[in-house]
Amino acid sequence: MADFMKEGFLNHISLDCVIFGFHNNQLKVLLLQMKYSKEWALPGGFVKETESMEEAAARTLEERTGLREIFLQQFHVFSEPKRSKINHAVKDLKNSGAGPDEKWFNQRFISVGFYALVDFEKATPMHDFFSEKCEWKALEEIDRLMMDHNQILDKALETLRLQLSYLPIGYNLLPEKFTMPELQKLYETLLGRKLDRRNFQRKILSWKILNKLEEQKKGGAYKAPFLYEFNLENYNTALKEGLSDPM
Amino acid sequence: MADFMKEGFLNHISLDCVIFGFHNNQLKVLLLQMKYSKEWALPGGFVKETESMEEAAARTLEERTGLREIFLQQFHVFSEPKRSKINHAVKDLKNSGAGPDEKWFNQRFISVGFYALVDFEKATPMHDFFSEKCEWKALEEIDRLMMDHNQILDKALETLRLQLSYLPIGYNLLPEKFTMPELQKLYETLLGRKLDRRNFQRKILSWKILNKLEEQKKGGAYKAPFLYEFNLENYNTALKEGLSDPM
DNA sequence: TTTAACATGCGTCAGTTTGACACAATATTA
DNA sequence: TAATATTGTGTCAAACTGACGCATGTTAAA
Repeated sequence: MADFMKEGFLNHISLDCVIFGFHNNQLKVLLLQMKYSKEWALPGGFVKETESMEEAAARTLEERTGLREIFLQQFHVFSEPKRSKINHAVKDLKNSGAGPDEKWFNQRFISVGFYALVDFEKATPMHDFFSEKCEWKALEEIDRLMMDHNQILDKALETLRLQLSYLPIGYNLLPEKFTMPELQKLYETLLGRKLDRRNFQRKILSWKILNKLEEQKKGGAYKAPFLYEFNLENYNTALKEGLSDPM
Repeated sequence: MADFMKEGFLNHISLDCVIFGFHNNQLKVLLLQMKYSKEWALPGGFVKETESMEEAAARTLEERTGLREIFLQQFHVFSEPKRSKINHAVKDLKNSGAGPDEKWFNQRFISVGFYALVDFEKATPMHDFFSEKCEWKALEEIDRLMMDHNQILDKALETLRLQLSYLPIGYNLLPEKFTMPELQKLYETLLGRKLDRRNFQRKILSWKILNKLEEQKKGGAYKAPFLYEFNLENYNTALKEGLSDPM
């Protein structure tokens, strides 16, 4: 019998979702607090035999937020053997009494990272069986996460920033109607630096993914900014074909 | 006992490597021909419990080519449930007598795709236990591959093309010393379109990843082009930090 | 040996994009 | 009503891009 078929050779697959939301000009991430270890963790899950990873991730996202049809993308596989050694999630699983199968817990876990961009207002955080809380956390207030989830979060952000240059971003993150300053704040938050207001507007508009609406946003202070909505047709085209050609 | 812990819930992980080489102005891929089904397939493998996926991929690459320390990157997870249903690899495994464990073969396989760029001249193709041939195939002559390996190859190319715009490419693909036309042919092949000779040179040189050497390449026809080598220091910096800023 | 053919090295130029900034318009607050 | 803060729109020079010209070096044909 070949090595890789032995019982001890089993590698279990899980997935972790980095669910981004945007609120009060802050980028937030949906986190769970584990029942027993009290550690904070990214929402995760397992794949059913009849599902693709993408379907499993979408299911996980829906179970934690109630949201469907969201931009959700795999970005990296995390497979360091050590990542599941000091596995507090395993402790939580054990303590939960969900399954006392010692053998199963001793397996090694390889996790596929997904990230999603959702509308903060529309999401309804719901914790799962292993956790007792589900909350939005601003990036700055996130400290130590369970296992290698800090790394996973970092990699998600890094990927998102890269994609920012060739994919349209914002459709699921912002409300239906939004202002140019709001969109700019989103980009600034994601990139981690200030952008020139006028150059930003010129660039975004050149992508033709926005529809300009009537003047509104009268509630705010000072001059009322115009409202925009995404032009879904062009937006989706840009998602498929990218915003600019390489080289 | 939770669903995902049941025996039937096992998802097995494998990896597939898309190993690119460049020869005679053609992009080539290293393929294996299976012993029993005679189908052509990407080199693949399994992960040991003590390895990361990256280490397993590097091991697979070395076993098929003899090469180490090569640019090797994961690019996508392939997890459609159907992908392992009509699994000729499984037939091959069965027929090989490697392990008649029916249960194991009935598992579902999720595969992590890696791609590598290697020097055609330095690689020594070696087939594995399940295959009888290991050969370089030009992209054009690749027809039907095993399972979803056509998809995997397509996705690898797509990823490579995207990376072309923000990562330096060529170090492991070309010999130590090469000419500007050779580098351009590589880019043209990867992008699938012609580039202007003079503009290409201007762009590449602006990246500062090349060292210009003495005039040589006297063997060829017509005017002798200059030889270049990669400036490894700048090359590696560019690999980490990218060639241009997003937005 | 001469000449035509061909690929390379190096340069030009106009159109476009980018980054930095000015100024008027509009809404709130004092 | 004036001061203040924020948005809408425009300008301009520098940098970048795409398209192309011409001289040079090497081979192959005349």
